[in-house]
Amino acid sequence: MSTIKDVAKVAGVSPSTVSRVIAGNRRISKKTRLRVQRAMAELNYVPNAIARSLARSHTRTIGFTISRAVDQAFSNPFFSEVLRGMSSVAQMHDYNILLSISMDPKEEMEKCLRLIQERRVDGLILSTSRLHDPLIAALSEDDVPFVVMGRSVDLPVLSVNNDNVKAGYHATMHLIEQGYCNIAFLSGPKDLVVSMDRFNGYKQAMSEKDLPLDSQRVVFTELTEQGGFDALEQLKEQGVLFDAVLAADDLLALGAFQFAKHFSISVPEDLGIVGFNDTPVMEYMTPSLTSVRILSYDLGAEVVDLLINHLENPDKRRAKKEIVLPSELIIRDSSRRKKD
Amino acid sequence: MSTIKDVAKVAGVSPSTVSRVIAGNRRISKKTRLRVQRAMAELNYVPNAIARSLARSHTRTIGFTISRAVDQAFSNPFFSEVLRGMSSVAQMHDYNILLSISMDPKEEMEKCLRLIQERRVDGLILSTSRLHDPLIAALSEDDVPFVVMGRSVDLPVLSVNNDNVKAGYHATMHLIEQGYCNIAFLSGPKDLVVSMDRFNGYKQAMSEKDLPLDSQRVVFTELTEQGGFDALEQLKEQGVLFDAVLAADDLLALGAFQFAKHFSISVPEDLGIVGFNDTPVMEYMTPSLTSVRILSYDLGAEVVDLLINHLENPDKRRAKKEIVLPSELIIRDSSRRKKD
DNA sequence: CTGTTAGCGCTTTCAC
DNA sequence: GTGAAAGCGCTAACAG
Repeated sequence: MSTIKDVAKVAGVSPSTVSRVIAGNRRISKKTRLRVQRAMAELNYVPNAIARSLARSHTRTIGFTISRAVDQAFSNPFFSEVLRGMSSVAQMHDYNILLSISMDPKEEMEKCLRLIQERRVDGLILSTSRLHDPLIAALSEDDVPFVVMGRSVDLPVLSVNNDNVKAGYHATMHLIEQGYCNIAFLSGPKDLVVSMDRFNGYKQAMSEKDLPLDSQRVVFTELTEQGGFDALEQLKEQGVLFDAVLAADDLLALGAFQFAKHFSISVPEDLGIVGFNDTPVMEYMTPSLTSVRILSYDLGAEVVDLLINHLENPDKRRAKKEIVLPSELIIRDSSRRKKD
Repeated sequence: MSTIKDVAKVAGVSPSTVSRVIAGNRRISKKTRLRVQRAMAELNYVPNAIARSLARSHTRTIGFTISRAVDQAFSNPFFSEVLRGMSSVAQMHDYNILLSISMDPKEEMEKCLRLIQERRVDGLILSTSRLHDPLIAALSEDDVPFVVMGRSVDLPVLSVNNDNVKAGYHATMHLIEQGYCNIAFLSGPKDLVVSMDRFNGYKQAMSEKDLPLDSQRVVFTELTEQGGFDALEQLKEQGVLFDAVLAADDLLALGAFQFAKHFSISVPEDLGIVGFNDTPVMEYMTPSLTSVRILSYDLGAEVVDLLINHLENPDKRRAKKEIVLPSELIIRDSSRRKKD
């Protein structure tokens, strides 16, 4: 593996000159530039990114963190798409992505802080935001460059999010229009911003249509199929009536499907179901699942675009920015009671 | 951000002494060790990983590469699980994971070589292996530490794989035992090792049961639901008969489901379907999908374990090793013709 | 046990 | 336009 010195020697110039042509420095004679480039080619020279990072004190890599317990969602294709989007624009800007998966928020915090303190990454992307998120607080405090996928309610931060409340609103409206009126809301943990946003959309639609907002029909549970099933079963046992469920995640919707199957309730006639994320396979269930489609790829793309922009323009760093991406309700059989 | 010199100054020792206590060097007096540790704590010191990497010439990060066009599979939860497994053991050994997603094999090769040449990673993990894989050839040639998820047919390399041929064999046997005899084999690209291995398992079972191996019933197509559908539709148009489909991927099996639905063929009565990967939701389809369960998490865990082991034991580097993980056929309704 | 001295490979003033 | 020299923060002989 040849170094910059080797190249310099072969080209008959000093290392600094080589460094300059690598950096694309303007004021360097065409002649020497050519000689240096020839030498680099000849030696098959590739600059050592680590040495470079040390000298320039940045790494051109960004950390992506997700904590699993919360994001059961990780097991769904949503994240793969996000990663693709991230990777694609990272590559355009010649950045790398370091992955950090944690089992819980505490571990996540430690790992993130460590990545930053060890200077392994220039900035971070957070995949989940909580209501009073300690990680966000810590990163803000320390002036770490980061952007959150989702949004922060407490602090002004860079973020890119989907229009969750609007989506929740439309999904609920759709159910109401289909003639459902006892709509249950099934959601993941209450402390996730995304849960609350979708919930707020739901509430908005309900009250707009003068439907009662019975807190008994609202349940925050674990983000799994089982969690969804159990929650609905419990409602049933408590004698709470509902003719539709808006699930804040497809996994939960799956639980609703199981619930319906188990108790021989027919979907969509006696139970309408709408999910979130539009997980690919859901299209092929019988009945097919109505779900809110998220632009996962774009979410990933935007989030790194924003971060890199922030990293490379230290000047306008104070301009906090929130990008909101549209989503789309994909109406399928699980909620189509009226034949049009 | 404080450096090792700052710590040295505060502790009243030389930088090398500090370096030694960081490294956990044995021969250092308890007294100075304590003083240094106190100083580190006081200054909130965290060693700069980049400087460290430069000095020691390794980074403690490993690159994971996947090329998307081939691995449509990426959009399924399989990879999320693999990532979790990888992440988990990487963390145990204090390694980081750099993600590299490419659109095609050519790009993948370039990115991998670059990561290595730039010395950003100590080693690589490949997620897909082809029959005559140029990437594997290049990495072997250059003596790059790497392990493949899957296996290499040409070159002796470190790898961890599932027992694909055994799995293909059992899945086929199962279909035969259920009374199907015209079993079609539906697979992804022919140049993937995984496709051929599963195919070989299929062939083995067919010949063992003296069933004709009609090449018309074997089709290699794109690894998508649509690919599966189209392939079967074409068979039908060509008048090729089949009463079961062994799909080398759940996505393909999904295509088979669609095919059955579209032509009103009843599953499993008139068409048995078996998939590969046991994608979580498949359990909830109607009928539920029989599928080969892969130990994705373990696959990820083993693969980085092997790589790290290799990286840290340069002595026994020549001992090429192939780890094979068991898989399990999860029998569900899509292939259960006989009621037991 | 601990300090001194060279680097690791590249960038970046500061001269000329 | 180009080179010399210092330095990024840490490690690793080599002494003592």
